[in-house]
Amino acid sequence: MAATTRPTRPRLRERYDRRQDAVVRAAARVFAHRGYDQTTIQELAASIDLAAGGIYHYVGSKEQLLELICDQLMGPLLERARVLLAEAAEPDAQLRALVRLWVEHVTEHRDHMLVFQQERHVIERGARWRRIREDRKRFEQMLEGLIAPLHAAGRLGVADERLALAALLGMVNHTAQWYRPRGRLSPAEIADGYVDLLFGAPRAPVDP
Amino acid sequence: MAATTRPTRPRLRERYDRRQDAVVRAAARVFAHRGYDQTTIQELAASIDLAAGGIYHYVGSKEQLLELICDQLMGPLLERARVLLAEAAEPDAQLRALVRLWVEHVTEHRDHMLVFQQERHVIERGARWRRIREDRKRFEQMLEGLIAPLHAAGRLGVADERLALAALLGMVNHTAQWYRPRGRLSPAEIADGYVDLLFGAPRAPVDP
DNA sequence: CCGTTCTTCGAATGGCTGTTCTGATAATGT
DNA sequence: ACATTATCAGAACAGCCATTCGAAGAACGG
Repeated sequence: MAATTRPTRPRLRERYDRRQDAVVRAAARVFAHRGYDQTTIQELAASIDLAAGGIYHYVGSKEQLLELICDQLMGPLLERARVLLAEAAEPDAQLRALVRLWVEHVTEHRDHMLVFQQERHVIERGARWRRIREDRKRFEQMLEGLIAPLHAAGRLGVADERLALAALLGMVNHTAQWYRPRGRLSPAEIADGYVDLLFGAPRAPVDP
Repeated sequence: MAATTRPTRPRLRERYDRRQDAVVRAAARVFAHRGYDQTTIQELAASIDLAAGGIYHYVGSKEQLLELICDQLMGPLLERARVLLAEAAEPDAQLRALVRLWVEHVTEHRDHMLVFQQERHVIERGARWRRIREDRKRFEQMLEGLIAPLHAAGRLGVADERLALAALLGMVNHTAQWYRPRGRLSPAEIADGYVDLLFGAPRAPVDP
């Protein structure tokens, strides 16, 4: 139960926070590649030029590390999404904007996403992870809120509203597993592609 | 390197095979819930009324258990898919049938799927898993082979062919994470929903 | 420059868990 | 019923790894 005491002096606290962020980010990278359980604290520490014990100055436990990774992932996403939804706009435009934001976030936090998905069985159970589950829930509700009116207006390419949501979640989350930074498609193009699918955008006519 | 010697006597071999299958299936169930690394062989053994050591009569190692889970998942899927593709039919009908088959398989092997996804980082690297990676590759190529002509005919709801494939993979694989046996939608309905999205099926007109 | 607060190392520890091994019991086929 | 093969429990082992701790060195504030 190491308290990982934070510095009080302003100069040092700043450094400490930056360092902690780096530790968490490094953890995300290593966990994504080697897996959470199979990564030893020693490996992790080595990857950031620390001795094993040094990690515990910034983090209370390995499990808390996982928690911080989830926070680094969900916190900014929810924040950005809230800002976007606060602006007034048509649901279809907002949905497109939100999916763009989302895909950009996923591609910028691939490691975090991969860890988040791999450790689903941990996050899904236990009181400790309630907050993170709620974050995810809130985000899904934002999507739901945009999809509902579109469904009511018959604008979706699929009959079932909830299936549309599930499909969207699947497409975007899966992006973390194939996206590569210098790939053919930009995150925005990918996002637009997903939204096009959702809208059942009628493609070019079939007959010559 | 326990050889997990199989019985030679026919009566016993049959029982052995059935038992091994049960062990693997039980492993899939427990791994899906508790996670591969966090599940001890003892827990697993207990869940099937065996002592820890007894497992090793049927399986050489914990890692091989993972391998067998992947085989139980991919083997039948590829087999069924091959049969389906052998029949002559239009690409759109075949794609629809293949996605149905696939979604049914995913929903019937939810645990296997969840383990497969959770342990992605293991399966992705190392010579030992090459065969399994190839199986997955082959399946994706089947999908690709059906999507290509549809894309050429302008039948897809999205401009990019590869994005369509990625989207489909994401949707279907994600199904394992929310599907519940007595849910509102049947696997076939879910599959049709996905295909509708892919085809950008024009929904009911917007205006009243 | 001093006292104080941070940071980091390196070693020790304590528990856990995959795997092996042995012997006993049960099933088989003849 | 007998010889042989299968099945399995239970204990023991061996290695690993998260975490703790104390001391040494570095950075700060005045």
